[in-house]
Amino acid sequence: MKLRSVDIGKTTSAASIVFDSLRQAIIEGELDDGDPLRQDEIAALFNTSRIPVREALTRLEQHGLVENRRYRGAVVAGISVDEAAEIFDFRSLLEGEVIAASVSRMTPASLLEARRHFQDFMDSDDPLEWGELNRRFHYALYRDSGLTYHLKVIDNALDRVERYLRAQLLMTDGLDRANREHLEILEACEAGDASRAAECTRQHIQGAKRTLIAFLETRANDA
Amino acid sequence: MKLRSVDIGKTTSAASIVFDSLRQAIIEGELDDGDPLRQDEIAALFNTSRIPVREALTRLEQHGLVENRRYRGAVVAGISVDEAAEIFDFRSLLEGEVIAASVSRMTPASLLEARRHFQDFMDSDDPLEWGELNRRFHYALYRDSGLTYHLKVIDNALDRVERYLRAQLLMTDGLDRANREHLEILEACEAGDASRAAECTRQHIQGAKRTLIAFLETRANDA
DNA sequence: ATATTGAATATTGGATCCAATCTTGATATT
DNA sequence: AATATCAAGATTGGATCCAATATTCAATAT
Repeated sequence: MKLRSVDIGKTTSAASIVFDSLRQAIIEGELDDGDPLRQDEIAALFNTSRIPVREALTRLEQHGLVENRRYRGAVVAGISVDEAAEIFDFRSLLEGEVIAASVSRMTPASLLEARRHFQDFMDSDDPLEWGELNRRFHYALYRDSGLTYHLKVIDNALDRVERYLRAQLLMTDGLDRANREHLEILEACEAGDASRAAECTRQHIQGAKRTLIAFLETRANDA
Repeated sequence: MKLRSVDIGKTTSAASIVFDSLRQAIIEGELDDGDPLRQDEIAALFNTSRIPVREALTRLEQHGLVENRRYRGAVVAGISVDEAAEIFDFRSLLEGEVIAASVSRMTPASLLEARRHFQDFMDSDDPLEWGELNRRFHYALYRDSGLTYHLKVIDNALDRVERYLRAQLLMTDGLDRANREHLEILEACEAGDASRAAECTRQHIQGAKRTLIAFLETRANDA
């Protein structure tokens, strides 16, 4: 298992820090599908006992990032082609709705911030940053909707597929297309066109879905 | 705190049993908003230590049913009018989509089961049963969609508002309207009309939303 | 050689204990 | 009387220890 050790401070619970670190490691692909997550090993890395580690693992299980089998330990949860496809449809539906609700209330500050994140995403050449920069871009466009519950659920869904999204961006044309589509979405928002913003967002996600499915299927055939 | 004690078997983890019991108690309204959930007290009720209780509480927090404040204990999570309204919009969107996807694949067995649950819901006069019977009815109509991720998210959203749904059903006309609308949805599915089923489902949820908001607002004014 | 048994080891789930923090209530101060 | 202070009790977060279960691997039987 590859995982950096982290010192635990006192302002946050140890369980939360272990949770955040493991979540990031899984999302960034540092840990692969099926990798076992031994409580002892993780506890040693964080200089804690297994108790907070177990809490982190149950939280990760609820997020769908970890599978916990009684007396047999936890492993990093993979994803089937069907699940991945479903989650992209799910995101497409929700994110379309959220951005449509957002546009009419969108502040200049949010638009400016979105444009900044759009640039950052274009400028970055570190695949590990892409996920976070992508989130920030979309979140800047979503948050004025005020739909906090929707946003939390979308965030969870993203966690579940982010590893695979990165693989997809690394494929031919992946990055270029993402940038083009981000710009389209941004311009629709700047123009105050809610239904176009929603449609572009849905297309953006559906396009990613198609690429990802192709990727997962070739990977499955290789194995 | 009102809560029956339960014997913990060996086939499931104690944490899961505590989780299920607390979830049900909260959903059924046996525990009210803001009620403190003391680890010792709960552990004693289930004849366990606080360890599995804590795991149950963290899981419940992720479900939005409990609020956990560091060193200050857990309380049953309430819900604001805004949150409730948002969750009904959320459900309306998702459940409309799911039932539309379901109709074309719906088996006679599922339709029969739905009709049975429809009857059970009509026949029942125990408010505590309504939530479960309502779920079964809708679930029978949703499951042939095969959209397991959507269904899990919908279930979570229902958990968050079920307490308030019951209050809403108890209001004037609440039950009658639910029964009428259930029948409409069922007939649309039997007729194989996906878009009508979706539209009826959305209206069903939006209607409940309006009633619930009225209820929550009068309650807020009373306090 | 292959399959089967069972002891040794590894690993998790839970109980008990300790430390850190919060809450309460009595006392002191203005 | 109202507010501030601080000690005692209550409660949680985490560490250590024990019990229950799973896995591994050598010895045995077919």
